[in-house]
Amino acid sequence: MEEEIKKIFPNFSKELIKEIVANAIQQSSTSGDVLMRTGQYINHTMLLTKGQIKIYREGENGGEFFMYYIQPGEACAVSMICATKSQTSQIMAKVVEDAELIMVPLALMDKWMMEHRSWYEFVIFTYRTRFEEVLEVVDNIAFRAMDERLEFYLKRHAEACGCKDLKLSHQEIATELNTSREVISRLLKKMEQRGLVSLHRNHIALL
Amino acid sequence: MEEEIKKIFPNFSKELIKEIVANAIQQSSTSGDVLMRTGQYINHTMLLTKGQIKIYREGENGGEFFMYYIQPGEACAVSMICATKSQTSQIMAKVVEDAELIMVPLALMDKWMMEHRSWYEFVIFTYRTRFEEVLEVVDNIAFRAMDERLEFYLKRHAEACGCKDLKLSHQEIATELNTSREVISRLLKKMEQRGLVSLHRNHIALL
DNA sequence: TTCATTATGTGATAAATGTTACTGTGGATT
DNA sequence: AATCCACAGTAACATTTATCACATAATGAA
Repeated sequence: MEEEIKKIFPNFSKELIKEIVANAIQQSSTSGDVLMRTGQYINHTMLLTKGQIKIYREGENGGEFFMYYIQPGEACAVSMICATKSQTSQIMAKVVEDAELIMVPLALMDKWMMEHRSWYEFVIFTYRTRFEEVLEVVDNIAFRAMDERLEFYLKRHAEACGCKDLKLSHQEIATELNTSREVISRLLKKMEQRGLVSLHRNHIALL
Repeated sequence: MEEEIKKIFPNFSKELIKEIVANAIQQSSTSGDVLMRTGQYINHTMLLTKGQIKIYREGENGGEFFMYYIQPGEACAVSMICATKSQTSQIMAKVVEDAELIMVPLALMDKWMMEHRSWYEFVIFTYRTRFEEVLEVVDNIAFRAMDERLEFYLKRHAEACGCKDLKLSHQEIATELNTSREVISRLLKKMEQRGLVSLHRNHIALL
């Protein structure tokens, strides 16, 4: 475990890694697992070492609005922010690729801030990048129409998987952009006509 | 100055307040001043002691999407987040009521995190509440139609001024919600018919 | 007052998005 | 092969929002 952490979180100090090994819990989750629900109490900060997690904001009528990915080497900013005061989660986290997690009890999360410079910097960095990411989300929905938002959505998913073949159904995309399948079908068709993508069953290839 | 800070930031420790008095710069700004522009470098964290500031996300075509208010006793989360790495601002801050500010050089902002528990808690609290506020903004634009968003907008402005009489033109509201004046005029008319508001020139009264 | 300016109201129309309803297709199961 | 089912395509229509065009009203300046 120690070697793994060192590799995935290269900025963590030796002492911090020792503390993590001694105090944190490792957890495996399989694709589809929901790690955190809106309204649920948070008592751990989650660090991701393997797999992928998607973060959603839930609407009242069952909407699941996609906000951002968490990749190995990253942490869930919301779990950190809430952890400080043992707040309830404002978001929903779903595993989309079998994941390995390090769960840090919230009391330590706070304690380490004072004791480990590398932890402090990691937490602040996480806050900052997530805040900026959410601001970009605001941008998209505030200023852009659905066609542009769809393109942005596809681009982000391509970045996350590091490939140009996305295993997504139209319905999935529609749910995560809070619109309807028909709208997505139409817009994808237009993108295909513009030569940006090729469409297949459960699969969209970026060109 | 010392007494004022103690009153407005009651959780700050004595030592912290001393440090602030010794190191921070006070600044007055009048209504209409833009304190921070998108893309501008940040080298101070801003604490507000008097007045009101509105925070906007700017669109490419001159949109000014309203996100949240900063009240006395609060700080600009973005200025804190960026300050850590001397990043450029992702937002625009405009004074809407003559303001008194305490400007903390970014080097101290970071140093105090380790030295003053009350500063640390204030910063973390600021992060958390702003993050939650922005998530609520996402909610609104992702899940709600313009009529609901307008009601929410008016409610927040009533809370900010602590009264039910809002000095806003339809055009102003339209700009801050990134829509057109006509849409706002029509929706306000409907609200008036439902008995929720009464409309006047440059002035909307909530009922 | 008269004029100019800005704010507001409103109809007509266009465009984007949401909804309903139906068709077809590919793949899995039997 | 026959059946089932999730996924995708698309037409028709409703609704919401955006845009254009103008009318009217309130306010301050000359």
